[in-house]
Amino acid sequence: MPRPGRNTYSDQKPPYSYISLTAMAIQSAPEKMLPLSDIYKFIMERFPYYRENTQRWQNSLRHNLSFNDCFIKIPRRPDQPGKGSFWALHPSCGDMFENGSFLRRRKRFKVLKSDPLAPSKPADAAQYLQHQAKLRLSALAASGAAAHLPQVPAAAAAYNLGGVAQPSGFKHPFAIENIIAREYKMPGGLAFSAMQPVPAAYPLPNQLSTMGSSLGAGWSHVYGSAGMIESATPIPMAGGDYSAYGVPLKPLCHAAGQTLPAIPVPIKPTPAAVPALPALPAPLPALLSNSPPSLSPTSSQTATSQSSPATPSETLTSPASALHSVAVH
DNA sequence: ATTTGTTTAAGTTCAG
DNA sequence: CTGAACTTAAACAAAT
Repeated sequence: MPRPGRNTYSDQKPPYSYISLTAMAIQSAPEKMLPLSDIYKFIMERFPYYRENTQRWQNSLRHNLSFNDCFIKIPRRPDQPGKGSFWALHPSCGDMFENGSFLRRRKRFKVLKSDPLAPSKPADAAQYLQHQAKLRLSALAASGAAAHLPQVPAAAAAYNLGGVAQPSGFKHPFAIENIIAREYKMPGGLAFSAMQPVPAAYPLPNQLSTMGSSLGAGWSHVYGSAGMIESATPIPMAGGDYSAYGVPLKPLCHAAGQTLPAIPVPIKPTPAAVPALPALPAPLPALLSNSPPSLSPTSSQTATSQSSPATPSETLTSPASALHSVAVH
């Protein structure tokens, strides 16, 4: 057990597409965005399968990031070291896996680029996300676990999505919590099994629930503190297995990853109640309805602590700029 | 030189 | 069966 050796753990391919894997990674981050290398890390830490053939799947993953509109690229600030941009989920990509399968979406999410004024510029997206992150942090602080909050640029959400603004408490359907939770609840007896063509050898998350709490023996394709056990497991990858990356393995997603609820909670109150383009009027009410368990109080915001000198210039305007997005067919 | 990002193209798998 | 979603490969530009 201590030494996984090689290929000790199931090397079966996890029942997730690259899109869902990437979405999970992104959602696990406090800021809801990650650089490419951290997406890699997230996946490798949790899915042993992806600790091999890295060249292959990472190329595929990169292709997916570029190719799919559900991923948006957010530029780094000049004062931020590091390579590449951050990747985030398009705010209105909705639940792309409503059908229950994380292998295949019903439809591909596509953004209709209509007018050249389209606010789909990365900068706007960045502001949008930062704004959201700020809200979440603020909410957290207000809830008591106050510490020091990074001064997120006060830029208001410029990423106007025609009413698709999400309350800070909102969790994307891709949040690993949600993914797990969904499998957990599943209406009626219709459980996870109903959707998985996966070989029986695949212990699935919902089975894990019945197993009590002991991971390790359960989810064979997942490795490490995937998030459902909040035991202080700093991810047992001490060995320099991943040194190929030369990345110091700073607990970046660590913070969000291990703070997931021990018991998955239903996130979405009502399924089918979250269309991609709801056009809800004022989504600000229930902020802490289900306060995200992420952002563990103990772990400071180590992640991208870029706190740039608040640029006071912003206006909540950005009116007619409606970003059309739709599931293309 | 390596990493990151974009794009094309062909092959595979699944849902309708 | 067909089309769409997905995977994989590969060439290449850009950034670090």
